[in-house]
Amino acid sequence: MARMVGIKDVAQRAGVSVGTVSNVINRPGTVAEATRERVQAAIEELGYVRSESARQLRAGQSRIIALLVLDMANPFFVDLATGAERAAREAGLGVMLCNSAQDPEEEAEYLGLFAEQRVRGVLVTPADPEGHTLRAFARHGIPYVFVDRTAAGTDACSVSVDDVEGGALAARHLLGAGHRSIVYVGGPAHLPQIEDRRTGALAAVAEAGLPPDALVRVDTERLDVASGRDAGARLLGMSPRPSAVFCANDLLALGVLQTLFAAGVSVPDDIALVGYDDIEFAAAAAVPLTSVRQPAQRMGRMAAELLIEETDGTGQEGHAHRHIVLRPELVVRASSLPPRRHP
Amino acid sequence: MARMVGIKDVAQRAGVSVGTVSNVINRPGTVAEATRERVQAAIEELGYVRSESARQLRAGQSRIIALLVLDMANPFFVDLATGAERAAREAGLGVMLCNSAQDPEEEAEYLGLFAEQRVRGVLVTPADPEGHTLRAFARHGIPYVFVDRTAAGTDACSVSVDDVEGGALAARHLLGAGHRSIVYVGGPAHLPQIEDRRTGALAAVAEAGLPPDALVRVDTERLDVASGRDAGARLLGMSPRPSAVFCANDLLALGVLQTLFAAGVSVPDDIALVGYDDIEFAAAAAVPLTSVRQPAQRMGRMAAELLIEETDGTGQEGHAHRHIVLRPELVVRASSLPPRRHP
DNA sequence: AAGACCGGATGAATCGATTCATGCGTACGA
DNA sequence: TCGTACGCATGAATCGATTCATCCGGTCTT
Repeated sequence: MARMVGIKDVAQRAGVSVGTVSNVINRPGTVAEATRERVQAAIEELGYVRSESARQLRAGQSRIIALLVLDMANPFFVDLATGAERAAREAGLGVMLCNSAQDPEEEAEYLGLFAEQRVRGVLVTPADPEGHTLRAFARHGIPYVFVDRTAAGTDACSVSVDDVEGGALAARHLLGAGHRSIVYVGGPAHLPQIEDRRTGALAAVAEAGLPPDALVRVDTERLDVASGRDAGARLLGMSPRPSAVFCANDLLALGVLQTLFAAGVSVPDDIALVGYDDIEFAAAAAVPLTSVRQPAQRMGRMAAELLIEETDGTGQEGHAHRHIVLRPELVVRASSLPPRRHP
Repeated sequence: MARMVGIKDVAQRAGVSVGTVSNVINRPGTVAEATRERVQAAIEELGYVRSESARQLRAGQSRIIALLVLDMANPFFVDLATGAERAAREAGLGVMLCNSAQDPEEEAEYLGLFAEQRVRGVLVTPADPEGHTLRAFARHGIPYVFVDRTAAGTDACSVSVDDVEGGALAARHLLGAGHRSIVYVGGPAHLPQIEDRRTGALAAVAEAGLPPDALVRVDTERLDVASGRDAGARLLGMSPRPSAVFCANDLLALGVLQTLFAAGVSVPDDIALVGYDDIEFAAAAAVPLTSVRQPAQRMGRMAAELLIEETDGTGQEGHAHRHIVLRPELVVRASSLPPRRHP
């Protein structure tokens, strides 16, 4: 690999000083036309690309923001990332996308990496239930924003969706269709998202005048399709067999659906099924899935915008942390059509 | 944000020179026990994190490799990324994951970013059919490896899956089940993956003693579920209605499946359907999808390993470019069970 | 006793881009 | 004509970590 051409090479080639080359790049207005063109030509000819690390070293911070999500295999987070990336792009920032896979250790490792990189800021869906890693990270002075997780009381902004409300929407829908008992499939329980959705469902159950145990809990290890299949098998073993199932997540719901289908149990005729997130595959399932839609892309975008606002440095500490809570929306599809409509 | 603590602060605190601090971090063996502990203590107390940009500036290259994929919303590429990331992690390297969304302009933009970052190397699934952007990128001297795309004749390594073979597997399967004509759904046509799969299917058709026009082509704009739905609608309008459909991609197949289902067309009884990639959602579809499995994770891993081998710098240009071609594998599921088994 | 050697620590030079005080030349107003 | 202002270019200082030639004090060799 030939030695990288630097700003000095360009300067020499164009017969100017390095300062002038820098000006051509960063403040073209301050350079005389002729000089500017000469320098531009030199840049082209040499194929000069400025070194981001040098630039960064001087500036003290980088031009990228980090996004640390719980599960990249979940299209919900991919959507979220897309929104964040767009907003960042508009602000001239890059996004470093990372996957903690719900592992606090991975999370800590990535946060360390971000600190070394002196990233402009971090968007994070925390995996560590205790919040140790983030608290340790905070001392570096790098701002961060919680995504898909409220952070009231924390020294940070947050953008989340009202999971309690979402859980209530799903449960109300099922109860409204005549079901007297609902199974809630989700886990691990230490994730607030999972707990909140359950809380919402519980509230809906109470509203309907039913006892709390009308909401039966089936815990899962993870939030993926495989866990869903596993949960589906457990559902089949229950007696009496449930008539309504609410999954904390569409991946789980798809897994459940698959198991039920394989066992010849009809959805929605035998069991009504509701998921959460409304990922694209929910609609594409052959029994299209009723789901609670979260504005994932918007959430990503807003989180990035909050972070950018916090870090743009124009105002001196004129930043007050905000906690934005978006509203979920129920999308009804075939998987939960009321049993009484059975042909 | 308090001023970042640097190596100098640590040195002062520990009462040693900066060189010694650096040695503690990078070559602990060369530092006396007592000194080392003193320095470590200072590091802890001050919360020192070394600046990657300074390190990088000195080193001339960074410790991250970039991965530029065609579509992050496609689980296939997420799998691929997972494999690459693991391999990189083992080598102490980070991965910067980016999505060109099949847009040559985005691709060019990202490659520019990578050059500025002085990335260690790039794994790329090219979007630009002409290859201009990559050729322009090559002059920076940053090594790159093609993934999911063979690069024979190029000055780079590549890891790919034999798409011709994959196409043939799918088509042979359908022909073997008695179908005399197959619709191939895919696009855009300038993607070699798409063309190769078609070529393979064509070969299988020829093997079966059928004329080339036994393979009917339905072009799509993109490779996502929405395009699949669109293609499904077109399939329904064809007469005679096809009995076998081979999609260039599982996302397309899921879209097709959805449309057929909504129209009351049974899969596989009325139409047999085969996808490609064997993403997790293929198995999870309520009519589990027959698909051609690609070892996505392994491909990502091997590509990263090739890149690391090329860049580890131990051997002086002892590197010969290699082109690895993996074999696809047909996974038969319900969506293509032979029509004669119709109950 | 002189020299060789060694573990250990030092600190100046270096990487490449940015920035800013400074210099030079020209034009304009007083 | 002098002073000032302005446009434009300069180049040295700076960011923080790494590296390497060098030094120091002590031990071993001959």
